[in-house]
Amino acid sequence: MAKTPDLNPRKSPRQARAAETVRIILEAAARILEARGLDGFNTNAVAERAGVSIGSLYQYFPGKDALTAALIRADGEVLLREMAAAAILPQIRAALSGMIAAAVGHQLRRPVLARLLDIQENRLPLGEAQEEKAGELQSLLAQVLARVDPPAGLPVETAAADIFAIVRGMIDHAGERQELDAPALQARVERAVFGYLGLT
Amino acid sequence: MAKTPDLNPRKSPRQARAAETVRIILEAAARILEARGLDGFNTNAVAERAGVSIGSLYQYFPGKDALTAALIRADGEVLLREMAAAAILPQIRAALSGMIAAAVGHQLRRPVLARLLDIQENRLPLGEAQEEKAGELQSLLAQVLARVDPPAGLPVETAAADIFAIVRGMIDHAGERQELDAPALQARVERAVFGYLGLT
Amino acid sequence: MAKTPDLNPRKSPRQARAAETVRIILEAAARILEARGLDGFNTNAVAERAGVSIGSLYQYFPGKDALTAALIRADGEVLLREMAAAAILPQIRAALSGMIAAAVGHQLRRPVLARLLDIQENRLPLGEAQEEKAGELQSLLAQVLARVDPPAGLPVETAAADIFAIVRGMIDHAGERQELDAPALQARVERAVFGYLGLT
Amino acid sequence: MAKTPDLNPRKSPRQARAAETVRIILEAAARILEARGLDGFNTNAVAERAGVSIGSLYQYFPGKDALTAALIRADGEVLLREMAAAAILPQIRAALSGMIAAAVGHQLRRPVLARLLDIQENRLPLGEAQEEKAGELQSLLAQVLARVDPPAGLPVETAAADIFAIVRGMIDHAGERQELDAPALQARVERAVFGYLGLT
DNA sequence: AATGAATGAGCGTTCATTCAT
DNA sequence: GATGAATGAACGCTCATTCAT
Repeated sequence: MAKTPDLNPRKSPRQARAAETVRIILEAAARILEARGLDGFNTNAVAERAGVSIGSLYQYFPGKDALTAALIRADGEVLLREMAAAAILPQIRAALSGMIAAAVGHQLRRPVLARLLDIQENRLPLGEAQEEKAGELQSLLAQVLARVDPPAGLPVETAAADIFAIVRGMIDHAGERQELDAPALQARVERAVFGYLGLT
Repeated sequence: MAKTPDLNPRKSPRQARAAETVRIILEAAARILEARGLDGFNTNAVAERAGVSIGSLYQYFPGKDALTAALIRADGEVLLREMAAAAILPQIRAALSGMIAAAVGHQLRRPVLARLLDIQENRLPLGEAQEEKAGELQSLLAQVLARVDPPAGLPVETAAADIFAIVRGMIDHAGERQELDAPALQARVERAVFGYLGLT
Repeated sequence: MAKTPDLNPRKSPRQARAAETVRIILEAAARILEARGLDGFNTNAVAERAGVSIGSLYQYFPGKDALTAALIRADGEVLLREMAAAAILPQIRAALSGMIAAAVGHQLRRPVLARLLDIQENRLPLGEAQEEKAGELQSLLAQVLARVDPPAGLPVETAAADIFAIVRGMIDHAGERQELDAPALQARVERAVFGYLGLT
Repeated sequence: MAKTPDLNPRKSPRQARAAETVRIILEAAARILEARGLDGFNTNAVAERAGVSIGSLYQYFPGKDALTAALIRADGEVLLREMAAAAILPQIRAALSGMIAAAVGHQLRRPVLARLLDIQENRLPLGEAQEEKAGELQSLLAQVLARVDPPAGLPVETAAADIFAIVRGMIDHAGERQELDAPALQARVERAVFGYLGLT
């Protein structure tokens, strides 16, 4: 039985200086992940890159995985906000397009990072808060799908899960190939999603 | 700059016994990956699981990554063979369905392993042989797509790449959720692929 | 050669509030030692337990060992006072019994703490003040022993040292076994001491 | 809840060279403990002193505490053997004297080490094997005590425990004071034990 | 060829201590 | 004085890899 690591931040910074340190550490962690991959992602490298002592890193994060978890959480929040903004559009196609655009834009902003965080998301026990966030995303999409006519002929949850899988698959693949043309990618993802849903 | 590791098997075993040893080591590596994930995947564990000394392992493989590379290559060959068999079917839909079935079946046989190897495939410089194999796969699919009427309106290479991404995304996601119902998954993947291609 | 640490309190607090803070810190240190043992005894934990910043702790104590030393000194003073009170009893047996009772009572009050401080006492260079206190204890006992008739046939200093060793050995052992019955322990220690002295 | 460390040796050396390495490591551990105390006792120091890489140390011992545990076990076996040899003497006083001599001799051979191991023995969860060994020691002594006439008026187990405590207390105290005169110490310990038992 | 003992660079983490605010 | 953010030396430990037997 692998002991589950503590993934929650260690203490909330009370002073402004401390909050700034936390931000610097997280940004350094992201950059290390992007530049050196999972293999080169270690706490000493992050601290050095952040221009901070290793001790400071451990003041705010109880371990290496907590760093990754914090990145994932922050990333998820951004995406969730952008998706939610799109989901409220009245027209169904516009809502779906907007959500896809959010996902595509999010991915193309930092493709390597996004892909690595996706991988880690499966490995880490991120706890209720993150599950809830994932649930909200699914639920946002499910609400939009419920309005589709004709209905997909599948449970909306299943459809939502599949669409996520499709979008993530295409997006990650684009990231791997260093594809940077957002509009073209967007068009093809829409084609796949609308095709899946039978929306001609 | 990290020096690129040697990923080729150390020697082609001439004797039957040696070939058998290689097979045993690879199977042990696969099982360790499945059971303990990337974190628990280390050469000592593989050797022990294979019932072979660590020294022997290094006689056949020049390093840890070479083990992973060998797994990826073997895996790819199986998939390529199965895809090729489906690709020659005369009917386009049957050919596509067959290829999807090959991919789905391949994934569901060892879902965890397949997913981990996918991840590693991006990290390792697998060399020409593997690139060629990937190329063959793409080309197999492209040939089938070229026969689609009406044509997709996209370069067949792009379409082929997208379809791979869609299938892999859905399949990996299913693996993550431990979905085991192959026919249901198959149906949904077909829906996505045919939808993407505009085949109603 | 390890540099000898400063074990003296940093400043004699002039204000009442400061003296109170010192007391709180020491009590926190004692509780941490009892609850978490030597391994869990660290300055940050003590400060937190005391409800004081780590910086404040270092205002009153120059280092970790100084904390331990202060505990040892305070403990020793209490014991010395109680022993001295017993030593002046006119009857020899009553005096010895009283001193044993003081030691037993002292130990059973906080058995874990007492044992850990004993161990630390050997490790730390506590300086003249503490040596003098130990000397006073020995001398108290020696004075009583000098009145024993028939004499033990041993130098009173040796006898005093042995009796301390016997009492501490039995008492620590009782602490280890979580023996809490003071009267029974007292009786057995008396038996050992009187037996050693040939007092039937 | 502190996780209980693994205290058992990691693998039994199959080759003669390995067995020798284990012995060298243990002797180095003992010397480091003696020379630098608990504070200076760390795995890197032990490995260096043993002239062995840190990796080799961890091939045979799963952690720092396992080293200490091995020392305690080996030490205990020696003592048990010597005590058992004395316990079979027909005359009671001779048996007791012999057992005391074994304890005194054992302690004076490596006084500092013996004392530190005593301390650690209380801290480590040494498992059944060691408990059994301690039980055998107690039982050896209890058997001898059962033959004492007049009986001590105490349960033999209690008497045995007390005698252990007395002997250990006196012996450790002698060690702390660097007392090296075995016969004199022996005589005083006998005086205490026989006095406790009422054997004039 | 096979074994497994040995190596050591490298990483995660702790905690006593300092010092700017 | 008091605070708590920051520091970094020091450890515990792993695991890919080598090499004597």
